[in-house]
Amino acid sequence: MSTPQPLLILTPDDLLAERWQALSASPIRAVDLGGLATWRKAGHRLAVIDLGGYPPPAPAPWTQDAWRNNAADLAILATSSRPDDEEGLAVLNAGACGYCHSHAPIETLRQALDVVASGELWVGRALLSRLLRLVDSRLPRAGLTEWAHPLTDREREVAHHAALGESNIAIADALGITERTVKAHLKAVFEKLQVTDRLQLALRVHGVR
Amino acid sequence: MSTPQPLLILTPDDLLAERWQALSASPIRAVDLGGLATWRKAGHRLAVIDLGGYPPPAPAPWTQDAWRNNAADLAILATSSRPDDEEGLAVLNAGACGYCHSHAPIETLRQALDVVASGELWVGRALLSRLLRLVDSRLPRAGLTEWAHPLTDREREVAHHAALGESNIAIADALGITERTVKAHLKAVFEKLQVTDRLQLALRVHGVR
DNA sequence: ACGCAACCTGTCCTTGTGGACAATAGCGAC
DNA sequence: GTCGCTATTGTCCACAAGGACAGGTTGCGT
Repeated sequence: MSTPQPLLILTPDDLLAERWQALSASPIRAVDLGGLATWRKAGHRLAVIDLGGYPPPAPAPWTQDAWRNNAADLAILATSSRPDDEEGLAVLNAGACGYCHSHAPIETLRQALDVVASGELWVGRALLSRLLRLVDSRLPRAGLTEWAHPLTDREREVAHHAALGESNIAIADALGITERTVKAHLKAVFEKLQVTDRLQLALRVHGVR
Repeated sequence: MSTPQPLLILTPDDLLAERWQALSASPIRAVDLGGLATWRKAGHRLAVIDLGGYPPPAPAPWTQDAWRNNAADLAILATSSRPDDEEGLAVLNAGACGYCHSHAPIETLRQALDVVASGELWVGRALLSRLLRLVDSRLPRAGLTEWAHPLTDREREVAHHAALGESNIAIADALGITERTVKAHLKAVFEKLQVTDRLQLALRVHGVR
């Protein structure tokens, strides 16, 4: 079975394009990034893009305006004929929803497409395990829980709840204390973490920026 | 269609087990990690494990011998009723092939199972985007913008500013409009994204939970 | 015994936020 | 030309949040 959604196939490589026809019941072919805009305006959102088909001197596709302006609304599966971890990170950070080998088995591609079509991200085993290793070794837990260090146990609990968007009353009920007490703890948390409100706290806790 | 492969369902939660029956044509239920060894010895390799069903005082499942001795040969999809980035990293590093919400839609679970069954890894959008951020901290705002879909251009701008913790006045100044207008846009954003306030918006935008 | 830190609670007050009513103007589609 | 969407701005109001004063009780180390 192939994806029922219309699919934009973007590659200058005719052989690749032919192979990928099988991925969707209604595939459309384009050869340059300009096709992205019209695809989005037509109300579609699924696209598979071959990154490896362009000569090296050309700027990386994901840095071009045509990509940046449309990646937000599209579910893009980027592929490369010579996958590279750095490239993978770059395209994913640029808004792609998946990254895999251009000549991966058609079944694998289909699965990857299903995943990105459903709104999730698809990252190959190699890149993903490298990500895990990087996070596990280079920051063995530093960046993730660094915020909790200066806090007391209770403050940590309150901060965690607040960072998930719960109201003071909700937190109070959850912890079996008064709203006033929650406020007291939060005041201490804001002070210690040098933030002004619960939204900044949430950003800090969840490692944004 | 459900996975043709036999599936080991490992949870003390009866309701969960019943829900998960639909994931495989031949599911087998077990309630503790001891089931992993016999499952592997029987030549099977697919298992879904609920991490959240055990009381907190118990040692984490992935630290127990039954897990460590069998994870290498099995394709394990770990689930939690309260997913947590720390926990996710821990189980993936312990050899699990996937991590997602215990009560995720059955289609999502099925997809995750398909992916791990095929030898790949499955990591949810929230955790994965955070991994990407951690590894490549220099990304300014890229990526993961599925949330922007139903929004107009202006709403997107306002939402983006709000998700970074800016006040309505600050957003108004930044965009050269009135605070009232910012409110109007935000009202539409909240409506379209089905959130109640700017903190929930921030969590959505930054891929938390 | 004393200090101190963690934890808990109380009352005011100011401000930001979000919702409930509005209205006006532009611009593309039918 | 009308319909609908977008962008813009207005006022009024209820409420949560956070700061500014308070206070209180534990328990632990010196």
